[in-house]
Order: sequence, then structure tokens, then C-alpha cells
Amino acid sequence: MKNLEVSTPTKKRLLYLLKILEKNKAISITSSQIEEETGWSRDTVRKDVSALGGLGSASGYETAHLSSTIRKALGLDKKHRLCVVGLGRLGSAYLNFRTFNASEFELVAGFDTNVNRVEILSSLVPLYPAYKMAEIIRRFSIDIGLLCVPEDQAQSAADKLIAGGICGIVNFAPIVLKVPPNISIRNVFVIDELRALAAFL
Amino acid sequence: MKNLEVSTPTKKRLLYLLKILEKNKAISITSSQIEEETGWSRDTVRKDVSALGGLGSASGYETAHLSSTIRKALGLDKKHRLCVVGLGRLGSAYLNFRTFNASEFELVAGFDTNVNRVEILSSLVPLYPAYKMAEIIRRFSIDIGLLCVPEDQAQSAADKLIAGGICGIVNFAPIVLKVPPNISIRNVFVIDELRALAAFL
DNA sequence: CCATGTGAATGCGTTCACAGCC
DNA sequence: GGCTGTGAACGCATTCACATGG
Repeated sequence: MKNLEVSTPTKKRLLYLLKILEKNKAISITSSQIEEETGWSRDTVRKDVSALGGLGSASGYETAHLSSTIRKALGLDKKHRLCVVGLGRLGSAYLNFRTFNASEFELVAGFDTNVNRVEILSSLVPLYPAYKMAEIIRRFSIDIGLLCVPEDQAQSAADKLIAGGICGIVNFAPIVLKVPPNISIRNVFVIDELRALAAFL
Repeated sequence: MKNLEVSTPTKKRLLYLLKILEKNKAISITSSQIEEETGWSRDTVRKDVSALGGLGSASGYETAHLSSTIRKALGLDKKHRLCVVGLGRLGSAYLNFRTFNASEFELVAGFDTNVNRVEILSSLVPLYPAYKMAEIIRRFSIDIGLLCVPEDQAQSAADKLIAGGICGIVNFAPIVLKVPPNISIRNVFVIDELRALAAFL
């Protein structure tokens, strides 16, 4: 499959569409139905999907086929390995996050600077002290890190992840991380979500 | 202050810029410095900020003044009242989320269908059984709900919130909620963030 | 008729270029 | 020189309109 160019807005919509398709048990879906569920215009939906190559028919799109095509086009057919950094309340919640099992993401390590925590916490995933981060990341080819440390340690922990060769970070600390341009960041912070809500209300 | 029209992309950037300004202790900041921190072009930054009314000088923008102006323009100077629905691991974590104290968001109630949980959990915030949701929302003028229930209860819980008169929902359940168009939704789900990362890597 | 797909037109946000100011 | 602010030019995404097919 040739590497088709998909614009950023289209990518975002396809990502969301994929989620809808995965819940949808119907055998096929039309652009109008998608319009109803999402609010995007039919035209936009058709343009988005047709960018993946003509896979529609007069009865709409075949859901299973469409979702697997989207997955391929967005590179979601590849497996990724994750680690959790910071095993406080949030971090240890993700250690036991069952939804990872059914996904293309595999959690393979947890880190904390507090050696006590590393020893005491029971987990199916192996835990390591933070100073081993770079070594373990390389050994297990981990490419994504969940950053769950407190605000004041977030930047230094991110630096360690990057030194280990990570490609992407999901950041739960309420700060703007400084990272080289080849590293992707997604910020997840409730106050920001609330503000975004308030601003768009 | 007249209600100035701010485009959606500008809103998003201002929201992010506000976060940067709040961490920044310097007395003033220029569009070039913002460009460095964010990657947005100076021109875009200047256009964004000037949409709020000329508040720059030859030495850049005065940080304190700029952030308070952004807050006003985005409606973040108003207080909002929150409730948490679903007091499992995530929900009860937010019950004790100290960062709310320093923010414009006030957590005033928690709900769960499980009456036992409501009675047993200790919390500074009053807890109620789920059937009282609409009544309590109205009584305390709650306008935003944090939806922390399991996937299969998310839609019905959202319906109850809306029936109570909520305006916005931060949804932590991995499904696409169906809501009327006057309700704002922000979805927070790790798998989605991971996928977004993977798609943009 | 209902669908999809796709060039053409539109609209909107970003970038450019320059004027004004410290 | 630095900076901000702003009309003009540009580019890209959405919308429109229509061709095509079951």
C-alpha cells in the first residue's frame, strides 16, 4: 500500500470515526449516518474516506473493511510498547488498566524514583527504579511513555524518556514540556479540558 | 467589554498560551519567545493576541495583563461548579484533586449508583446517590460534570446529567456520547491519546 | 432515488509585507 | 535594531454541484 497523504484534520476525524465504527455492529454505514453521529458534513466524510481509496458502494461503506483500512492508513496496525513513569495514584491505575489488553498497545514496564514503591507495588508488569529507564526502554524497544509524575519532576522524567529513545509521550503533568521536534506529545490534563469546555460553552 | 469574535483555532492557542503565561515568571513576553515555546509563527501569535485589542508594546506583552485579558476573553473569569459522576478509582481520585482549589472550578458534589459507596467513602465534598442527580445539579447550579462511570453506564449517566441541566461534560468513558447540540463534550481517553500519538509519530 | 467520488468554488486561517512606534 | 498591528496574498480545508453507479 502506497503511503497516501492524509491531511491533519482528516487524520483526526478518521481517528474518531474508527472509534465509532468499532462500537457499531451494523454491517455497513453511510456518510449521512456518520454526519448524524458526528456533526461533520457528509461531503467532508466522503472526502476523508475517499482519500483512502474508493471503498464505498451504493449502500455505503462496509464497516469492517472501512475500519481495517483506517487502521492501516493511520499506522494503527503496528503494535506499540508502553511504559508508565511515576507510580502514584494515576500511574498505578494504568498499571492495571485492562483495556490495554484488547488494544494495539502493550504495557511492558513501570518506573518510579522511589525504590520502595517499585518493590512494594504488586503488578503484572515488571517495575524498575527510574535510573534504569534508558536501559530498559532500549532493551524492550519501548516507544511510548505515559508520564504520570508530579509536576515538578515531569520535565526531568521526560528528558530521561527521550534519552532512552522514546518517540511519543502522553503527559499527565500540568506543564508544557520542552522536547525536541521529533518527539510527539499529547497532553492530558483535566483543568485544561475544563477550561476548553468553559471557553466553548 | 464587547463580546469579541475569536476563531476556534485562536481560542485553542490562547488556552494553551494562558497555561504558558501562568508558569512564566518574567514580566513580559514577546511573540518570538512564544514562537520558540510553541512552534506557532510569530505572525499567528500576534494576530491571535491583537484580536483581544491592542495590548502590546515595543517590548512585547506584559504577562500579567495578557493572561488576565485572555481569561476574560475566553470566559474563564467566571466560576464554574463541578460534580463527579461515578466514584470508582478515577472518580474518587478527582474527589481529592487539590488542584481544583487554586482554579476557577469548584467541585461541589459526587454521585454514584452504588449507595454503599456513597455512604462509605469519606470526602470533603458531599456525596449523593445517583437518583438525586437532577435535583442536586439544579439546587447548586452545577454546570459541568466529570463522567467517570464504566463504559456501559456512561450514556445513561450523561442523560441524567443533561436532564439536570448541565452545560458541559468531561467524558472519561471510551465511547462516543450522544447529546443534544447545546451540550459541550470533551473526551478524555488514554487509548485515543495513544492512537493519536501513533498516527502522528 | 439512494448512495459514492471528485473537480470547482468558496471561505477561512495563516503567512507575508510593511507601517508605526519605542 | 527590536517590537506590535494590520491589510493583502496565499494556501488549504470545507462546501457545492454534478457525474456515475446500483
